[in-house]
Amino acid sequence: MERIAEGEYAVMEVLWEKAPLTAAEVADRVPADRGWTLATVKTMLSRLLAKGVLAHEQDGRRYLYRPAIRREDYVAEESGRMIDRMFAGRVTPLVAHLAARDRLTPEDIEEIEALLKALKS
Amino acid sequence: MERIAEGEYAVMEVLWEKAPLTAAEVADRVPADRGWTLATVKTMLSRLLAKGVLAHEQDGRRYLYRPAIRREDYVAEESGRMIDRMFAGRVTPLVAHLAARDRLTPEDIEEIEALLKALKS
DNA sequence: CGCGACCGACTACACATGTAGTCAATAAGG
DNA sequence: CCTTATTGACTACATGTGTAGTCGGTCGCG
Repeated sequence: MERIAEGEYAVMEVLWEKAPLTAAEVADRVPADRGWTLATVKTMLSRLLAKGVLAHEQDGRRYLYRPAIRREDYVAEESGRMIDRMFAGRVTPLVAHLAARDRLTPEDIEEIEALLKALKS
Repeated sequence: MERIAEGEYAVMEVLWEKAPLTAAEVADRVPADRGWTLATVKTMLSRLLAKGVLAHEQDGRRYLYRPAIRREDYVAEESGRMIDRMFAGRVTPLVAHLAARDRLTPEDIEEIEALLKALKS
């Protein structure tokens, strides 16, 4: 699967949230703090089309864009890549790391324990 | 902290493993499948120096390079960034995702449960 | 039917990154 | 001492990315 750059990812998020959308609609929904003009969003859309991670259908004179890959699949690939790189492909060190870094609240711990218990049954 | 590109990261790994090292020594230790020449490694080293994530000390006519940031800190930042982006900053969905994607073996589950139990006490 | 708003295509440009070559200086070895 | 191997500095260049402008065509409104 093609890599999706950080900025492009913001556009994908919009379309994973709701699709199909026109370019203008996507621009409206991109987080305001990006400060992008419509032109910038259009560039992103073309590039994502070229990468094959977006699809488009003609709607009169415009395009309607929609994701061509599932968010779930992309996230799987990307998070897997990070785990391979930084945690040698092992998940436990990642969890240990998160715990040590206080990214795990007591509630998280409860939730994860429940999740794991469910997994075992 | 400055971002470290994918290729540059490979150089950092070498120096986190052992430091200080000369450029030639780093080149020797970079995973062979990168297929990098010494020149390429030197470019990486300069860029990492410029980014401030490496430090160097003079050793005669050469430099000895060593990390200026801790691997732990970098990994914390990078993994945090990913969790923020893809899992809205929540850890539980990440673990759920890993579970659903079969990245969790039964042994992982055992280990993580033990880890969490230890955390609670 | 004519004009203005809007659309995608194309162009632009700076900076990052992967990948490597050149070169002047110098240390080391004979 | 003189040659040679080595070193960091600098240069090079293609591709990716962030950010945006221009332009020819066309749809809708009056």
